[in-house]
Amino acid sequence: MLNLMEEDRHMSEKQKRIVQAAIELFAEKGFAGTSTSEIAKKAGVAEGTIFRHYKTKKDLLMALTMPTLIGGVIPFFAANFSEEVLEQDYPDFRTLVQNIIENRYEFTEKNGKLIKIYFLELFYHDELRQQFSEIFMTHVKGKFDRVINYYKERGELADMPNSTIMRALITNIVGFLLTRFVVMPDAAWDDQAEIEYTVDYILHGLVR
Amino acid sequence: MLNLMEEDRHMSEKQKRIVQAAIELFAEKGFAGTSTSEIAKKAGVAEGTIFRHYKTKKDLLMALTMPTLIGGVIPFFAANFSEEVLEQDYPDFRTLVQNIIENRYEFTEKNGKLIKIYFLELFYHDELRQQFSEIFMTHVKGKFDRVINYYKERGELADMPNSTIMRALITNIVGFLLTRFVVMPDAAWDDQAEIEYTVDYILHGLVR
Amino acid sequence: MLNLMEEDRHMSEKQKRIVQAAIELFAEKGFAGTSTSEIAKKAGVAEGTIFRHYKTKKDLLMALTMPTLIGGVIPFFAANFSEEVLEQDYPDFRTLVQNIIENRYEFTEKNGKLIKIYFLELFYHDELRQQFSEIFMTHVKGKFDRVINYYKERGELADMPNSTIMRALITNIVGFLLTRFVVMPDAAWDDQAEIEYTVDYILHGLVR
Amino acid sequence: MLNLMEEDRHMSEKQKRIVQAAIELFAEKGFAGTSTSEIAKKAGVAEGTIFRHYKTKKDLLMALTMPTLIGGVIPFFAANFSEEVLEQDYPDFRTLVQNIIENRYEFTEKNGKLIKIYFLELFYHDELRQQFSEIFMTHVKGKFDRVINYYKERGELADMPNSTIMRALITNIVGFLLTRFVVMPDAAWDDQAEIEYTVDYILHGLVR
DNA sequence: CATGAATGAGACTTCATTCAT
DNA sequence: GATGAATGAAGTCTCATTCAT
Repeated sequence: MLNLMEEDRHMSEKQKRIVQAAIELFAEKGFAGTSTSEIAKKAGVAEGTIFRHYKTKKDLLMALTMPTLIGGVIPFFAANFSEEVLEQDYPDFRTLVQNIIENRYEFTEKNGKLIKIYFLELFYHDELRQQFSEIFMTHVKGKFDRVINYYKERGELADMPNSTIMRALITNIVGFLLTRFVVMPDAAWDDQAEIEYTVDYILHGLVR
Repeated sequence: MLNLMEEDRHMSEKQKRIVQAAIELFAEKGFAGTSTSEIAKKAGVAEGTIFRHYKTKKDLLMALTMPTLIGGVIPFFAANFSEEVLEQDYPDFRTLVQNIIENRYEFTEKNGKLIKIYFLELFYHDELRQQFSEIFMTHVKGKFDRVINYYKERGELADMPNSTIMRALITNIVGFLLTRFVVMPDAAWDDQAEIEYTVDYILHGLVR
Repeated sequence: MLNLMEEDRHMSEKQKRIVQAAIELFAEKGFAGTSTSEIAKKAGVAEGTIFRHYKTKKDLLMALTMPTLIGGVIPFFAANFSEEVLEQDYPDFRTLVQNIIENRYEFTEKNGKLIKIYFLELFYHDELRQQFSEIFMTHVKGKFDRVINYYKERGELADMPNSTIMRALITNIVGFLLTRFVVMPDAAWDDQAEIEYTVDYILHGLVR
Repeated sequence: MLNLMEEDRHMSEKQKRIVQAAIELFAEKGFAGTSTSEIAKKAGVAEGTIFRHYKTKKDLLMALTMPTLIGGVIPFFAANFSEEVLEQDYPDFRTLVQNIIENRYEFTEKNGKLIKIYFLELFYHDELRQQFSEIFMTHVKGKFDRVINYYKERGELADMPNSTIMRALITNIVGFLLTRFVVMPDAAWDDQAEIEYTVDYILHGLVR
């Protein structure tokens, strides 16, 4: 689940270097702001080599970001949100939220640059957005709903629309991870405490 | 405060059209993904005309985004966070949060595209980030701290580090506005209710 | 004779500033390497103003260089090479050469930049070259020949073709002045001595 | 020594055509007056191809002119001005001068355009001038001085400052070659005779 | 007379992509 | 598979010149 690049094994040494260089440059300067020649230079390969592996520059972007989506968004929900798992592993909502955050924390730590790339390109490419939307709707939304309903029925959740709750959850988790790994990656973070606080105010808000 | 372009008056008709075209295109395709010839065509001017007003394409970006920062971030805090205003206008923390959201809601509604541009380019340009950081530190951070301390002393806020509270507030407000105006601007929103819910869970969390 | 700009009097203040700026910039960066906007800025006038006085950039060049040719090359020969003047004022060839050098020295000192411009543009513009050639052939060559023949008949000159003698004279005079005012204008020159030496070796060569 | 382009061998066919086209156009219209698209068209390559070989237009200029300096100025002096060579090969000053002229004559004949380009751009680019100055001072000046002193001690040379003698020599040689190959390349020259005359008046002046 | 905004052609340069080696 | 020279379209920007004010 954590390794986005299952094809790593099928990749030649050079191809791996291309992918790595592309990730670093796209994350730093954006897709449109990065030239294939830069990628080639950083990867230490000839310009032509890139196009031997990826027909176009955009193909390269897709080859990077698709697994980020597929491997980052779906698996977690797929694996964890069956009713049995909920009852067994997540006795209450807090445990669930905590688990999501910690799990996504690791994922983001490992794939920060890819996530940054994916997140930002989402704003520019309709196709990415549609793709994302589709995956979200078919693979995530339903499960999410079921989970929220599950805890609602148990009386744990406030009486808000599911969509609002979902947005709140996603906003706060993404917001935390983005701040942690993209906006201020170099600050001195006490991660364990910060996660604790974050879970806290997601559950109980800022007011006492 | 809401009008980012105070210089509008000093702008020629063509210059205004250039600015408008640039805002639309940068918002849609990103700075790096937009060409000056596209801007010129959309604005209905000769390409050279752009460079008569802005020495470089980047200058144009800066001319757009600077006021977004200056006019969008500072004024609110400057105007609203003096001690007298707090006591007089914000009897409790909820009123304050509600006011911030509503106020920034209007601002975002009016300047959505500019904010999108600014927000996204922040990830790519060190200079923008530094600029932002500086403004934030000198004009916002201190006031924010004072406000948080003010309500902490009154026993309204949870016992978390100021920085965490600040991050939570900003994350949720930005997250809400981004979702509302950038990510899903076309969805059917019941804005009044959604604001209410957002304030609610910022204050009291998702759990009951 | 020395004042190339007889029209100075008919020139408006701004026009004079344009001319002066053009001279300085053309001399420094060449005609093709100088833009009209640079000239306008240096002259402190609007770009359009230049074209009010000179239909094209090239017209401006011509307006500068023509008088340099007309006022620099012809007058000297015209005024000094009549037979009577020769007998009366130039008892021997040395006096003549010395006088030419000293006279052109002053002229070059006053009009160094214009001469540099003219000299260099000669290499690029056929028209200038033709013009020069024509003037030289009609106004100078004949007189020069007469002078050389005059001193040849008096047995003062070596038995070389007139063209060779002419070339030698021009080469050395131009070479001296170019070195003095264009190539090394900032060196510490003992001008009087250097002129003396130059005349010396033009007449008697380097060998003893 | 005569072949400025030792790298010719390392050059692709297209690169050679670029260089050749550039030389011809720069010589005809000057560096600033020549566009890269002209060069490309004349060379029969795509414009982009030029920039694959030379990062900037100026780089192209430098790539042409540097070897002209290095290969044109230094080698002659380096090879010919050791004391032994002087005694052995140049029994008197005339032989030396004659040899220099003839040698540089061949060089100029072969590289006339490059020399024209280099000579003229010297007037516009500080860097070229500095470069030239440095090379001249470190590689040429000293040797020249030694040679002049050598013949002075043998009583062959007039009692003038070395710098004056040097200037006289250079002026006359350059003046001759420039007239011959740049100013009037199409005139009917009796080269052998003209060289003879030139050596003559350099040594003995124009007067008898 | 003077201005300076506006122009569009064309400058230099970069780009993604192709293809012969 | 890998290379890198070559391409031409497209990019950013500058230019000489015009013209309404």
